[in-house]
Amino acid sequence: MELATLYRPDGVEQRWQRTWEDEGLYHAHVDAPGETYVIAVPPPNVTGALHMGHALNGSIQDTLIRWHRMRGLNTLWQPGFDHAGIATQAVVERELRSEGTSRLELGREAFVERVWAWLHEYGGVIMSQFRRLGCSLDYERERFTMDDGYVRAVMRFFVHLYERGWLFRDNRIVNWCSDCRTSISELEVEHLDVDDTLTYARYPLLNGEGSVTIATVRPATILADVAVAVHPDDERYTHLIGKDVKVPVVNRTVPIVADERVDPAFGTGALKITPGHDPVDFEIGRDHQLEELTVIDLDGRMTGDIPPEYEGLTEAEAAERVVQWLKDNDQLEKREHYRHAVGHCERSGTRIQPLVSLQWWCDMQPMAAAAIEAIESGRVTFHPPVQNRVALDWLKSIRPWNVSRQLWWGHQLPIWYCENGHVTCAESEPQACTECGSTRLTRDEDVLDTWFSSALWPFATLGWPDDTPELRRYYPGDVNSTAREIIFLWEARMVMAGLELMGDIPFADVIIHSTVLAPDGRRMSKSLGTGIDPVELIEQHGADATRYGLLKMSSTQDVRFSAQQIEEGRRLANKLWNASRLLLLAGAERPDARPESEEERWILARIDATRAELEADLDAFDFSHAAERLYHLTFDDFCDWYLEAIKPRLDDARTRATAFAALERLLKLLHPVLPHVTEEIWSHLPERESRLIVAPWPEPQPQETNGEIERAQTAARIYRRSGVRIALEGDAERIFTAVVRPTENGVGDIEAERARLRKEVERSERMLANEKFVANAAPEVVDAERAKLQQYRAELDALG
RNA sequence: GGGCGCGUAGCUCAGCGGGAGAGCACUCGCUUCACACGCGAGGGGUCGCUGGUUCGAUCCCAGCCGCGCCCACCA
Repeated sequence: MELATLYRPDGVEQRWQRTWEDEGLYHAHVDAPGETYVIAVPPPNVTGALHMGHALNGSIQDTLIRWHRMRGLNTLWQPGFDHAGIATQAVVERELRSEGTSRLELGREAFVERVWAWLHEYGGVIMSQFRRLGCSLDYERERFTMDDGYVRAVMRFFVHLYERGWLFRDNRIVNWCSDCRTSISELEVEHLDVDDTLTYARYPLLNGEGSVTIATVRPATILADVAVAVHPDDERYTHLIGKDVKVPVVNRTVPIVADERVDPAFGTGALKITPGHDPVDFEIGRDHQLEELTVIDLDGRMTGDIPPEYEGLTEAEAAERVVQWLKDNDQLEKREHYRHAVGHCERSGTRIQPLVSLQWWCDMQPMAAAAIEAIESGRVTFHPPVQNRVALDWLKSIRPWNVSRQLWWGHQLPIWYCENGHVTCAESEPQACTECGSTRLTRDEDVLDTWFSSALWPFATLGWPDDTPELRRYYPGDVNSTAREIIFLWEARMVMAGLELMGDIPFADVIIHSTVLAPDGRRMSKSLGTGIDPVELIEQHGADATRYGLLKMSSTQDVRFSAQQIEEGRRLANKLWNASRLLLLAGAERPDARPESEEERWILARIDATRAELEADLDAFDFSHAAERLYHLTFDDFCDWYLEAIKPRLDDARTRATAFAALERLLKLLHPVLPHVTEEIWSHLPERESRLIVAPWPEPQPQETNGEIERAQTAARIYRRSGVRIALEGDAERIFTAVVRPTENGVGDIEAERARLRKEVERSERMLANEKFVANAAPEVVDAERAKLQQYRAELDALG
């Protein structure tokens, strides 16, 4: 038998990945019997490549999927892509720019065609990277949020919401990104601290009795001021409420109004009101019926009803000019440094321009109420549990969602306008306006927020809105696993959409996994140069080692990447490989779990105990402890103790038969985490009935009830710690001897062990002599302490 | 500004009310016929600081010091 002493995953892994897929073992059969187990993969951006988050999440999901598949469940892991509106459009636009053209030059239709062409050539590489990680996704079922069926689902959802009366069109303040040239939702805005200058400007009272000073960080917006607001209880200003002031530069006469949203403690306590360019001002403006003037256009240039010398300036240039004007006219009180948080587009990093714009919005409150109920009742549970509250807090303060985007790549709104200003909403192009019958209809130019379609992922991928066998069989699913930043963008919205359209939750459990940070604790990012490519890890150490390492690192909080954990996985795979070599080189034997010797009973019991613990870990989504458990089972129990014990008797066929039975079970337990090396070893075992990937998960074994194994284990622990043997008899003694192989001269330092035990006895006696302890501590704690004391005394006696 | 979380061995992290743990790194010894990606032995920690609750605190509470994240309309 040619088995190299060093396990080399490269080549082996790819071979099994092809085999599993070619043999259809990843495929979920909708007609097959059994309970179902379903996970829909978070659809990666179609233009994206595998990063550490994907790799961790892929490892988590595949571990669960493989485990349940082995348990015999009808298991579906649904793959697919997200069209990622803004990101994808940006990639193609960049390419057009480098060719000296633009999407505007191409026109909408040609541009969209161009995106498709780009995707066919370069898109979707990440799915082959998932394959390389060993992810057993049902690749035949790959879906895309832009394929025909999915588009129908999106249209149906939109029309449904429209008919519910939850969609409306309105001029409101939006977060405008002048780089992406679209509005974005508040979830796509990140607040960054920025060094700014606070400008204090005097607005003269119309009656000539002095002035009011306001403070602003955006002097250019003075040109769009329509009022000055003060707090109604602010005694410095109450006498001025209702009076008029003159706005600098534009010389507009505007009123002083009272509003409780003004903070008297900030600046001068007087706030200039610019409804066209500030969210708070917008609300105040609406309540006071103020005009909404716009002086900055979609490109960030000055526009509108402004002095001609400002036309076309950038905001910064205009600000400079305004400040100069204030200085020249003695209305500049002071300027001071000011650091504060400012919204930026998380995609482009551009400072957000708040501006009033006509957009489609969705009132989320009705759907949020249903989602809140689902989470509060425990029908949907987040892990770790602290995330339940995070999700609930957001849902309970939910605001209307700006769903329209000023892009071309995406799902165009199913909204048509007639020349009379009527709106028709329909899944496909209507013949005529539903209100006036006009046939001169124009479709809304905008597309939907990418996350609008993502919300449908758990059921649109199964064929909704059609009534398909898949939809009936695989909805609702079981688990969804994702990163923290996706909780609001995606998880909450899937729950809302599932309840609204399917009448049921999309999954019962949501795993929020760690963010893997760079080794120095910073975020992994391309621009910082802190990113680590998981594909390189796979090439270097193997997919198994990478999966193991990532799971071992994972936690309920953020973790720093450490290569040590990956190397630990590699060592585990190598150890397992060599342990298997030992048995295979001794002679393959048909596995037979009829233990004759004590060490055989012992290892089978150990494996079964680990099986139970491992199941508990996986049920609790505790992948780190699951990995650790597998490591110790393999290294300590199977290799160091069991194999060393039976090594001298490997020429005996019965010994080997039981060893292969133990190895078989060990491989099964390891397979969900280390699928490749286990399947490779499995293929060398005699008389395989199936691939390991679909082999049945080990059944619980009958419990050893007489405690011999446990007693032997305790003795072994003491022996290994101190080199001291405690007295045993019968089977316990035989198991101990077989497993530990105590050496004749390895008696250890008996005096030291005695001293240690005496100290323990003293400590224990002191505790039990303490009346308050015996009176106040829980009875079982006191009993346990008494048992310990007895144990220590027995051990001490055993030493003579 | 509000909320959440974290500071445990040199490193990455478990443990979270009754004897300080793992892996790596380090030291020493092993070219033992599965594996030197190995085997055996060992050193190393006032569990961030200060108080409090408790018979007992790494674990609970408060404050402080450091670090991180999320939310947020003080211009």
